[in-house]
Amino acid sequence: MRWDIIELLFFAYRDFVGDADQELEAFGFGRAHHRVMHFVYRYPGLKVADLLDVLRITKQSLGRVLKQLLDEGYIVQKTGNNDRRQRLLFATPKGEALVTKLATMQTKRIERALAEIDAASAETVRRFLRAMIDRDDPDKVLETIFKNASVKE
Amino acid sequence: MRWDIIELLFFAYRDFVGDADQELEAFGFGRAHHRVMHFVYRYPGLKVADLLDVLRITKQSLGRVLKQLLDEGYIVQKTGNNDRRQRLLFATPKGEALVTKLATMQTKRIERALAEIDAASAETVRRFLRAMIDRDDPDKVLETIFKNASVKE
DNA sequence: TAAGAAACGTCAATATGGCTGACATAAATT
DNA sequence: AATTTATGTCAGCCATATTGACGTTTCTTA
Repeated sequence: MRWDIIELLFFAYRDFVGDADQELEAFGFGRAHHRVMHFVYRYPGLKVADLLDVLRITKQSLGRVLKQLLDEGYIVQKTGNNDRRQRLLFATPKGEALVTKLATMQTKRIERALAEIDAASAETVRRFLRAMIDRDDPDKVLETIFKNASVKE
Repeated sequence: MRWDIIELLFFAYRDFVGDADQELEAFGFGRAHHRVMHFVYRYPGLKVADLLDVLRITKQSLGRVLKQLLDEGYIVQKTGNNDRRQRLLFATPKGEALVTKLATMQTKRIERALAEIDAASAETVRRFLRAMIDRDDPDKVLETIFKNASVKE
């Protein structure tokens, strides 16, 4: 049993997501809003259906959070060019500011951790994390991540 | 920005905890039950207060979940020897079986991922994950983990 | 062109797992 | 004897998730 890694993952992820919590509270948002904002900012023009695949939640759950972010001007929708049924999602400058603020905190933690291992080891960590992810039935975001990764390697 | 690691952590953790979900459902339990069972099994004689520190939830939230696990015979309480106010927690054979079943699935994923990097790199991953964890104000479980880690290194 | 499927939105009801505040008890400490 | 600590519990609230049903618009297909 890899009790060591099981528990290290638990604590590492707990503190990693904990970084954002305080800041989110100031905006009146929760972790659900963060996840949505993050992927919309990072993958502009994401469809609602893509977001559902990534977050693995139901349309109804996403609906509430997404509506808030739209109403408060963190995200905008644009009708798809090819398919006018689609609502493509984009972060506004306001939304972008929130995402980068949160990512800056998380990046600091990551850089601090990477500083404790040598430069070559950073790629080892990336390879390990990639190998932890299910590759069968990848969503659109994961496809992009795996594609880019193989280019760099 | 370390967008790469931020997202890899998200997906890796999503799939990592996802392993247990199906199995838990068969027992009528959720992730909260898993977390409690895991730490009680791994650190026998854990106090309720220690568990609250580790899980970072309130007494009331823990109470509900713990009561179920006690009622259904997955955990037993024993009065502390030195301090009779304490209720020390222990996993029963039934609880032990559940924890090891779930840990076996997660260990398979971890071993599969570690197989993609060389043996020396496993220690790199462990060092990275440890460095991602807050070290100020560590709880009893984290103290144990960090202490054991420094012995091995 | 008519029928069906797909993408999205929304209503209602429900469950889980968090939270705060208040209060109670037993046991240890001062 | 008074206070503090460890734990339990009641009541109520909130965020985020669920299922099932239904509606609209738009694209695809027979």
